[in-house]
Amino acid sequence: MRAALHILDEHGLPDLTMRRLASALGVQPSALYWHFPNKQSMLAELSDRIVSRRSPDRTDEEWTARVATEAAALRDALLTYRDGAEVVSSTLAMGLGSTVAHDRLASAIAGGDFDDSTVDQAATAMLHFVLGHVFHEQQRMQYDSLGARPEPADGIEADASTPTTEFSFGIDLLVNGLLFSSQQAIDRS
Amino acid sequence: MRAALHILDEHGLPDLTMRRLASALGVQPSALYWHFPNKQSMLAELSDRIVSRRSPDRTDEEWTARVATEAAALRDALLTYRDGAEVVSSTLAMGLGSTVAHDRLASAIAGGDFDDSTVDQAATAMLHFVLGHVFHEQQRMQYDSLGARPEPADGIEADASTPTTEFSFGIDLLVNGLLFSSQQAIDRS
DNA sequence: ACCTGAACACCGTTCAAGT
DNA sequence: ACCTGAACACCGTTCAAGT
Repeated sequence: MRAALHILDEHGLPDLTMRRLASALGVQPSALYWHFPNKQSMLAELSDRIVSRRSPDRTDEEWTARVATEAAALRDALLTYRDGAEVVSSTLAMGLGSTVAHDRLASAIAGGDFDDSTVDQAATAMLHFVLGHVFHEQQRMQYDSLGARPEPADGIEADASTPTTEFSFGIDLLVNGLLFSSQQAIDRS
Repeated sequence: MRAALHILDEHGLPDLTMRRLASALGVQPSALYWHFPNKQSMLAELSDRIVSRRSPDRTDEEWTARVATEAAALRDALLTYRDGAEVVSSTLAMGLGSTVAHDRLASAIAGGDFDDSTVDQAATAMLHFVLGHVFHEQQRMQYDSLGARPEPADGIEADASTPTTEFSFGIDLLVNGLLFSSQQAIDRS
């Protein structure tokens, strides 16, 4: 796992092959298949390690702030390793890997007193957004790092929106969506 | 493109190799490289075809309904071909492919009279959700089709939430988030 | 303009056999 | 329990050469 994370971070997911991992460990490729049934399950274990980095669990009084904190911690964890979002995203899509990312978001959202189905579906929607956002963000990072990056033209700072503010915008949108629903429920009562 | 779409739908993305596509066309693999610089650009063209299926553009009076319609049309387009969401998602992440999906969502959202930056970021967030959702949905489809699907136990219909209702829930959340913002703006004035 | 033939430098995975 | 050696059945891509 340590060797795999090193290859991932240093050379990216396309270079993280079973053969390359084996040679980094000074071992034949076939040796890995005593420890893992296949490459997917090796990536699933890697995915769990990336996602499990504990967040600084400040128990905020406001559930909305806790959701924002949890989402930001997840983003940070994904950003820790190159192609982290892609590894986690494809692992979860395959139905592999732990559900800890979803569960942490769900537990924060549950602070808003919604029914179980709402909590679950909101957490899923938020997880999709986070993975999609960071995947996109990391792709741009290595595109920029090797391509011609279009410098912000002229004297004007062209763009006030950074990846971080864009991320917060999306999370706020989802949280506000939940607030809107509960407020409407109150209005009707 | 026709042959590629056929392989994609019949055998899935992992089987859509340049060599296999070539042999389906009765041609050597190297022949494809006269038409495309590499596999990525071939997939990008495929992605554009999948996404460009025109939606029944009913010009709904309510912008919220138009957003829902546009999002559902995008989901339908992605569901038309096996692994459609994965093809489009990876293409867009690479910075390839057209921006038509984003643009259609943005144009629907713009009906709510938000500033350009809000429209753009909301469309991006929504696109991430749609791609993440359908990717997940399609992965479950082929997992179910070849694995042991856990039948809804007992006499009770265990689950009221279908992929379609889950999808609508997420879109509604994002739309309500936008409504919440504009309503707060009114409250302050 | 469009394609072939042959090669290069790789993959993931299996499995008998070794220690 | 853990690994080697050798093989199987593939990949994407390049490039001189053909028509």
